[in-house]
Amino acid sequence: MAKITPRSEDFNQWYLDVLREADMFDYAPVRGCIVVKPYGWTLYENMRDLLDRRFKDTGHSNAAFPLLIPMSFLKREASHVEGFSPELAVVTHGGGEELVEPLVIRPTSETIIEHSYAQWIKSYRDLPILINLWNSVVRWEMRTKLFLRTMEFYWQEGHTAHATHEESWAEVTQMLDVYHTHGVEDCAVPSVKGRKSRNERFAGAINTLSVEAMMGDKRALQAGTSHDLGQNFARAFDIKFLDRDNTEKHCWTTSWGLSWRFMGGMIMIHGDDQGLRLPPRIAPIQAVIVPIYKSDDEKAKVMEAADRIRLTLKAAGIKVKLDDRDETPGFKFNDWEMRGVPVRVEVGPRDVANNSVALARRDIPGKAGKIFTPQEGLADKIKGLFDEIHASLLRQAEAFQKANIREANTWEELKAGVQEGWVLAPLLDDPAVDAKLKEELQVTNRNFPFDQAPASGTAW
RNA sequence: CGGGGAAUGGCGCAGCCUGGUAGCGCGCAUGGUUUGGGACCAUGAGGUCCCGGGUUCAAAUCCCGGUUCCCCGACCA
Repeated sequence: MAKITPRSEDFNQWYLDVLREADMFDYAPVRGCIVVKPYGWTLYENMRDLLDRRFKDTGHSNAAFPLLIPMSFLKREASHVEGFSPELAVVTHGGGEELVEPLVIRPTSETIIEHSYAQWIKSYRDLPILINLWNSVVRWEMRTKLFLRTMEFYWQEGHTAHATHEESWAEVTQMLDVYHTHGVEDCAVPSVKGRKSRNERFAGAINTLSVEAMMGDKRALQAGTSHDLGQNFARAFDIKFLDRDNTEKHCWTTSWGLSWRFMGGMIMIHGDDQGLRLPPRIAPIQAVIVPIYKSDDEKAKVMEAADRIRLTLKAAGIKVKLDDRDETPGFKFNDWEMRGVPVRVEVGPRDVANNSVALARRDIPGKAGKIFTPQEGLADKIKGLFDEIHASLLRQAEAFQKANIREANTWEELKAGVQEGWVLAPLLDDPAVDAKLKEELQVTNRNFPFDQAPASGTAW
């Protein structure tokens, strides 16, 4: 009867099974592209909305830019086009005729948005510009994986322009903090903030920061990147402003992004052998009510109480669902656990008689997670549980991450450590070191954590 | 893009080697009995066997080409 492969047996298969059983997606007829079904999209929307609020809180506004970008735009920034050209989808025909200039489907929007910035910005009074885009982009990936690497993926990309490097750098670090906080407070996902090696920098950036999260198979997942573009794009697109001192200067720009990959990572971090375990603040359904009855008479009474409870919880702002399907309670318990609903509310004849309910926490399996409680004050009780479940998921993820990070000070220690999980090591920021890591150990330098002392020797 | 595996009803699979009426479990529909941890009985519906070509009296099965998925590598958010 097991529909989900145990994580320990085959983590990749487990991930596929969970997404399928939770009814999150469907395959599309085009390679590397997926259909996201309502349960999956609602989860994405919830994560998006919370992140969007954080963008608004830090002064950003949303806007929309074209899907199609003139090929020549990509070419203006040399390393940018070099980095992206292998994965571009190019439109060569339109209206039945070959285009004079091919259009690329955006792999990211730096070029087209900075083209506009050049026209909008004349004076230091026009700065800063703080814009975010929620859209999808296409990158011609050779090897795809559900949500973690799809050819078309949904994400947000922030693009800002500033008068000074101090300001733009402050933006870059601020947005990295936003990603980190979003992970911790909204998604119960801890991550390590740091700087990418020069080898791993975004094409065209002078510096790239990232937050890295550890998934259940101990692999790393980039949970947000923030790029300091310096004046590279400003020069390429001629974004100049007249400063207070009446001299013309190039802007300092930034970009930062987070894709639905993070949703896949969140699933891999929290899920267990029963299926999804969703943090309450992002769960499409936060609480599900399962009615329990035998006779029609019981059913009438139970359903009346269950619906009353549903309305109470809904009025309190809880995303609640009453499962009135004609299935056995046991079936429903397993079904909703598979789909990761944080709290289950059981209402049976005994509860009707006692004005009580039984609550079950998704993060604590079996009877240990059951709580018998009065119907009075239920909404507050459940909201309190949400906070506890969030904290518990975060604690578990933090403990897992901590338990799987080794420290290494020699190549031998590093070599042994990477077999176990992550390794904190004093690496030099040298492309030769990155290459050596890949060739000899088949690992990558995820980032240089901010709280790590810089490497001094040349042992690497 | 290189190497390996796979595609048969909504899901998971058998059948293919050795060509001959397309099967199983779950799910779905209807009726009945059930219901505090994945219920049971009965009846029934549902399939271009991934697509296109070829061989053959006859192709899910053999041959050629293509598409998609999964795994391993190179690349990437």
